[in-house]
Amino acid sequence: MSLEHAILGLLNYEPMTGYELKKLIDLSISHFWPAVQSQIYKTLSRMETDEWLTVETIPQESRPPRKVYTITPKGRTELFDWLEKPIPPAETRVAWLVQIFFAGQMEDSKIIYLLRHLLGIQQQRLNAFTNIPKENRETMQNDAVRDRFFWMLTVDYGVAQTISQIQWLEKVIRAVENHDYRLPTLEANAN
Amino acid sequence: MSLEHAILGLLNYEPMTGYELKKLIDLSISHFWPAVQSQIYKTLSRMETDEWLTVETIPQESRPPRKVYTITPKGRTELFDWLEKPIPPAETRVAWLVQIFFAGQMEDSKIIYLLRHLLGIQQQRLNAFTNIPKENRETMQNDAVRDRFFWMLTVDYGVAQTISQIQWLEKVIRAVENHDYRLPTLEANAN
DNA sequence: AAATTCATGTAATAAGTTACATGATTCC
DNA sequence: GGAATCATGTAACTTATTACATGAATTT
Repeated sequence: MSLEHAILGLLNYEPMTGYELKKLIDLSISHFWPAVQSQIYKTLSRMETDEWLTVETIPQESRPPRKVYTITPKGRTELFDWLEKPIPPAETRVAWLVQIFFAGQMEDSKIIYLLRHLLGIQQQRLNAFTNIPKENRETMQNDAVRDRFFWMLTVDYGVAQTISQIQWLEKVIRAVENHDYRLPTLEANAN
Repeated sequence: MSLEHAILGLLNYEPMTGYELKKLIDLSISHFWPAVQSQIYKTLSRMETDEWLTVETIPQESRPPRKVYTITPKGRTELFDWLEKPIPPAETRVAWLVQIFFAGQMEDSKIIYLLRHLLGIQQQRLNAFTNIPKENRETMQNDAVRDRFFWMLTVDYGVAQTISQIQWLEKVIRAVENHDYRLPTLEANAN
């Protein structure tokens, strides 16, 4: 699992509640590791049991108490052990590639409809990425240049992958529109 | 879910057993939708309950009976409904990007070690992709040009994404080696 | 002699999603 | 008046993984 390590990493900046973690994850890590609220709360209580975190419960009037989680030395050890250990990149599941795989049985017009839809989504994604640097500059106050560099790298990666996808989709749409069913060659990709 | 639809698609070529499906998936769809054996068997029995498939059990001497699954008209309807409907691309979970996100807290040498490791894996992947066309020409006997075009497109996509990742990793390794922590600009990606 | 192929399945566990539940306060 | 914010949690369900189990026949 990686959500626990994402949480450890964030709590290593400063102690936080589950609610605050959720907001922070949505702005940053969610781009490559999304997490829903219920999952965060469940994971936090497991991590507390494992003694990676301690909790301080701060009562409030007319609201549930804030449960502020702090990383323990044990948690910090776990975090750095994990950070330094190479991970085999997980297999990605791409459902729309399953559609493409069987597209031979579909009409051209329907395939193009699917591809254009995907292209639109990727273009939107690319657009959304351009707004991230601003958001983060506002929300993440830590001024360490090095930290920020690596945060922005993850955005840069998303941008690079998205651009590559857009170019691929444009190429394929052109091919299908021209009824050009020659097999793509591997060489053609190395531009 | 998409494994069911992958199975429907394959059984729409010809009836098969779970064992044969597993082998075929490993050679083709597993690149973007991996499936372990137990998951395939479980899914098949659910699909039979849903009447997307029928089974014919063929006894064998000294071996478990072959259970040959055939797609039903209901299953075929489900397949084509699904194939034509745009799917919101699933969020991908990339654990190593979580590592990069927190890499600001690591030594350069350890970061470079991680990045080189990833680069090696992607280069191997790229290499493995070049062998797929041969494999498939042997195992998939269906000679429809159109079918093959779309099968190969999914490989082409993998190649394109992998090349893009390799280039990104090379760029980042260079930057970290030179202690060049200037923020990447979005514009630089549009080569 | 050992590994692989054929061929099925079950059980336990993990990780994540969706939906539900509560309820005051503050912003538009 | 309605939506968003703050703040916690539980329950049911889905999907997938890991590990176990059996056992003959064939290939290396």
